[in-house]
Parts: sequence; structure tokens; C-alpha cells
Amino acid sequence: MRIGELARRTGVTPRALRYYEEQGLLTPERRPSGYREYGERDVDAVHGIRTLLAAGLNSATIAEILPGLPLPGRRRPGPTCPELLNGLARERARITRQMDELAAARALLDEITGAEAPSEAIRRRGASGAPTSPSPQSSDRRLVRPPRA
Amino acid sequence: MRIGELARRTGVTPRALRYYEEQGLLTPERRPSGYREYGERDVDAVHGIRTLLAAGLNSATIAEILPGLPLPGRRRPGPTCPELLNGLARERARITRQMDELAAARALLDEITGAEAPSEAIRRRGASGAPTSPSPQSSDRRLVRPPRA
DNA sequence: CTAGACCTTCACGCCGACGTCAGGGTCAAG
DNA sequence: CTTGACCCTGACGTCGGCGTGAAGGTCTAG
Repeated sequence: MRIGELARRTGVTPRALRYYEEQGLLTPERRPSGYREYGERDVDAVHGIRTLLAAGLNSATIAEILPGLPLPGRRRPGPTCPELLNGLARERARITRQMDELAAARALLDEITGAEAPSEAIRRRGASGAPTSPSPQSSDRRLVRPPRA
Repeated sequence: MRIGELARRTGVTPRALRYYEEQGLLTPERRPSGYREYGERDVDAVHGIRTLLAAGLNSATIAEILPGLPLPGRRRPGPTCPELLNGLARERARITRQMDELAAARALLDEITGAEAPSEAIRRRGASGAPTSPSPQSSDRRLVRPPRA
């Protein structure tokens, strides 16, 4: 398909798609006329790109991990590069921190609007320090903890 | 206290603190010399500002809701302005969406690195569409739903 | 009195993911 | 052939939360 169709099917502007190519995130074929020709897999790829961009990863980082992205249900190609995995772990940690910050901000908004958290939330905050929210427990539900960076 | 001390106590640069004032987020007193003089409450205010900024609210929005922020444990001054509450509800929704996006991105990273979610996660993803993750349940644990915007 | 730490107000720089022209090809339908 | 929808490659603009000087007052210890 050409860029316009991919744009419609992904909800991303053609400009953005060209930008992704410029950044090495997509590498469409070219027709003799110079027109870009995209495949079906690019639809999934674009969705993945948008997801990661929305999470705050920059295009350079995404470019590194995209080769493992297509994910049409195939086996993991293996532990990829070791230092890459390290970087991914940091990104993951970053995302988790960001989720916690968002949760804190949301709780703050709820406090302002008077809409307290689920039922048991008549608690006061200490003058300063930890928010003392109802079990502020990290948003990371994962069991296996990453190696101490 | 002067700007330097507030900066040290909050971990925010003096430049940022001046910027906050410029944006109407802080309104410190002034000494005859022109030096800014901050109060204790400004420490909490700055923390609140940083929390909200980190959640993606812009300074203009924060400026609107900050009057209700100091939160030294005092009673809610009331439902504030009605259209303001509406805006806050939208911000809250935005934050919740952002949390969901982060969760999706994190799951994607886990998929790439091979680290699947808690135990039961040998599921495949459909060719396209919903991620079919283990109960992707919205990050919003609140009981009372906001009015249908 | 003087050094030096701290403060003041401009005012330009930055970054990243695009938006938005400008100027010009491609291509299928009529 | 012409129209109109689509595509191409530059290349500059944007936006927000500051960073980073520059040029100059303030204040306190010695």
C-alpha cells in the first residue's frame, strides 16, 4: 500500500510516517516512480512505534528495538544484544516510575476536587514527605525483579 | 527563605522557580533589595507543581488549580469553579489514559525481552486489534465514574 | 574596604516529533 | 490532453520548560 492508505489505517499522518522512515523506524520499498510501498506488517509496526513513542521512548531507542517488534506470534529470536537489554531494562524502569508519578498526580487532583480514593481515604497527609496514600504500592506488578542496576 | 534555599530544599533550579513565578504558579514576597522571599508553604507548593508537571499538565492549567493546592490539611474550600472542575476531570482522564498507554508500552517491552507478565502469560496476540493481555483492566481503580463527558 | 557568594533582569538557545508550506512529479479517469 | 487526487523532497516553524550566559546589584565575613 502507499503512504496515504497506511496513514488512514493507522491514524498517523503521512508526514509522521516519512519522519519514521527518516529515523530508521520504517524502511518501505520504493516504486520506480519514487512512491513508498508499505506492507501489511508495517501497520502493526506503526502501532508499536506509536505505543512506544507515547511512553516517552525516543525514535533512536525505538529504532534499536524495532527489529524484534513485528511480533506476528513468532518465537523470540533470543536475548538480542546484551547492552541493548540493559537499555530496555532502564526504559522499563523509567516507564514504571512515570506510572507512579502519574498515579501521584491523579491522587493529587482527586484530593483537590474532593473526590477521595476508594472508600477508605479520610486520611490526612503528613506536613511533608511521603503522601501516605492508600497503599501507594508501585505500579509494577511483575514478580521477577530486574537485576540491581 | 531566598530562592537558593528553596531550590536546595526542593531539588528545583532557581531558574525553574523564577519561571514558575513568571507563569503565576508562585508569588513570593519581595525584599526592598528585590530579592524574592519564599515561605514554608512554597516548599509543598513546588512539590505539587513538579508532580503535576511530571504528569503532563502545563503551567497554565496548574496555575488555575494551584490556589486549592497548599493542602496543609485544611477543608476543601468547596467545588471551586464549575468549568474548572470540568477541566480537571478531563486532565484526570488524560492521566488515566496515559497510564494505560504506559502499561501497554511496558507490556510490549516485556514481550520483546521475553520477560512475560506474571506467570499466566503464554497467550498470543491476535494478528491485529486488541492486545489480549492478561486482564488489561484500566488503571483507574476509582469506584465513582466521572459524568459522561 | 573587599572578596565572593548570592541575587536581579533580560534574552537567546535547545530539543524532539512532527506541522506546514513551496515547488514539482505520477497516474488513472474522463 | 487535462483534471484532480495523490505522491515526492527540502526546509523552516512550533511549543514548553527550562539551560545558559551577560551585565550588573546585595550582603556578609574578614
